[in-house]
Amino acid sequence: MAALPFTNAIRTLRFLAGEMTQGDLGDAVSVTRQTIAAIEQGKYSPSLEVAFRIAAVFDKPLEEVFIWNDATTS
Amino acid sequence: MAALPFTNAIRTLRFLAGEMTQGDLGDAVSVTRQTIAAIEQGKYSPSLEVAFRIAAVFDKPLEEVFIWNDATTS
DNA sequence: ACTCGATGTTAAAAATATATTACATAACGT
DNA sequence: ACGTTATGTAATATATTTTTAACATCGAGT
Repeated sequence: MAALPFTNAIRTLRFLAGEMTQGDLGDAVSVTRQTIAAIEQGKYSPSLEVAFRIAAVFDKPLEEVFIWNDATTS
Repeated sequence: MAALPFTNAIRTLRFLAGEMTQGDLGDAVSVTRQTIAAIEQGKYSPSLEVAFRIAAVFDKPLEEVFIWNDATTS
């Protein structure tokens, strides 16, 4: 289990992108809506490739979509 | 198979970090040296968490360690 | 010539991410 | 009240990542 050391802004970005649907994002990224839902809810760490593709859809740098927060990081 | 849509600068960063070893990097990141070797050679897409931890070791933004290059990205 | 450390590589197992299918609910428009 | 759409969620299957263990090579030192 262990909570992930990062959060994400997917929900917000979907909203800002005209209330884009989980399903639509999934299509754009080529994963299922369930995968988007799980990632959005922080249920697991996606592959770097999927993370990059999600960021690309929103035309944002990856680190604006996935926000690292670890104790050891200043 | 299918080549990954990103490259990485791990080898260079290890060199710049005083010729840090794959094994040492693995220890710092809590994965095995084989995993570092495979990621470094672009054999697969690591988990976003491992990617973040690697970047954190070098104190670099993730996107300076893993460089996205997809046709659809401007 | 020998050892040692770093790296390459591979096979098999374990762990984790993702797909598929299915059912549930809540919000919305008609 | 009804149908539709978005979302939550769960079980099982498949794919991918990561570990473990092992063996090979190469370069630097002694």
